[in-house]
Amino acid sequence: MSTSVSRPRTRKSPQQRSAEIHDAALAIGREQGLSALTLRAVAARAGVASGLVAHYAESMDDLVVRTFRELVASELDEVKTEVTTRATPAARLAQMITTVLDSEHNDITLVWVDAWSLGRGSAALADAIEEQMAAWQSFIAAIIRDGRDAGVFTTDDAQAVGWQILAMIDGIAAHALTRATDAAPFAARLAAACETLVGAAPGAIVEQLDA
Amino acid sequence: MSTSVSRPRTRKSPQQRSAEIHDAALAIGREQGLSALTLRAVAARAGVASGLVAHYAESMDDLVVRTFRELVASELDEVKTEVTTRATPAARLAQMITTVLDSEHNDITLVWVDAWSLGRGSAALADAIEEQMAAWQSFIAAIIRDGRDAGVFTTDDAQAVGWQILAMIDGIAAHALTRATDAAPFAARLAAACETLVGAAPGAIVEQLDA
DNA sequence: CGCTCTATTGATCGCGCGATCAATAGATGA
DNA sequence: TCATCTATTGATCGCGCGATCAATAGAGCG
Repeated sequence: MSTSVSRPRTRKSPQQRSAEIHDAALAIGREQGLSALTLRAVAARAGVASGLVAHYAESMDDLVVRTFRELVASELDEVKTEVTTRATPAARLAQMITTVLDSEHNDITLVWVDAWSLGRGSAALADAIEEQMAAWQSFIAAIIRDGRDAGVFTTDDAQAVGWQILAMIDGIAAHALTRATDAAPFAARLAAACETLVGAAPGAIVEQLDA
Repeated sequence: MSTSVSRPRTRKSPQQRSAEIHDAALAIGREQGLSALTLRAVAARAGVASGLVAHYAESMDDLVVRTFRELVASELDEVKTEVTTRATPAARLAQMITTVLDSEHNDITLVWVDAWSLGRGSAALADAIEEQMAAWQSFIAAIIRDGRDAGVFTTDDAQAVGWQILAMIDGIAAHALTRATDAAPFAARLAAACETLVGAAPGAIVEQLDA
């Protein structure tokens, strides 16, 4: 039979091959969610035999966890970069809201939604989820504390308000993903709700939204 | 070999057997989420051969969708019953918040989270999700319209605010499930945020929380 | 009592999954 | 040029999934 010639082998350094497989996993995770991260799918994406993926990954569970961590942590980094361009705590919250509710963030929301579901079957993934959620929470809480120190926010529980705002953001993002709608129209109302939660003057955050 | 005697057959009316299988699916869905709803798991729970489940269900996809619809719709019914005991729109919103953030609602949140993830691979499930989300949204929006008609709420977009409040609730519930924490402490702040969104006087909803 | 009808069983198929491993090919250095 | 080393392949295993179906057992009727 003339079917399926053997794939020509390309020998690369372990570091480079490992990086390629890593990148393939990132691409699949971002485009199709964590539930699409299978041994064979990653192998196909990297243009490599399935055994090679297994060789470079400790286990698929481990690869999923690493991919989740990297996707989510790098998104938080991007948001931080975006946010620190703004001068005041109110403007930083406004910037965070618009950035995170942008339609380009649907893909990362898909990662989160899959993680919430898969995390119930993987202790390692559950740990990574808690860790990354905590990173987001402390980022938000730090902005709130800045605002309180500057006298523009009055809440006395930045920690709890941070968790609450994060939960609201995640809910809105999950809805936008599920209903295939744009989350941006929710930004103004979310900003108003945040003003209430952090104890800012009405309009303090809303007015910073499109600046 | 003396292993595994054949299961004694119990012959029941198609309606009764169908109901038993249906109930087994509901129980598994509620306890372990939609992702645990497999042909064999439902059969084991119902104490029945796997083939019988396949015989009474059009397909597993269909059984998952039906189970999702029933679990979620009956929860909405319960919440409605609970909420209509309260006289004013503000009290009804407060009641909805406390009911839905109760720790007993973690199981239904698990159903939702699995649905969001699985819905991306099943058009039928995606339809059911949209439909049930819309049912929740119109329930909330109706309360908001009542409040506006009564002159206690001032928002001019009950539809959008309904979606927004629902999204916030779902986010908080998903966080509580994922982080294995109690959602109840979020109730007061969520109520305050809702006052802002619907345009109620400060405290109007918060003060109704534990009444 | 015996016959018919049908609810029920469990073996079976094909598939995709993660994981394993003997065989192999290509780069590298002597 | 040739031997060595190791990165890479793809077949293979065991598992659980949804689905299918011939065989069967039990209830109910004449």
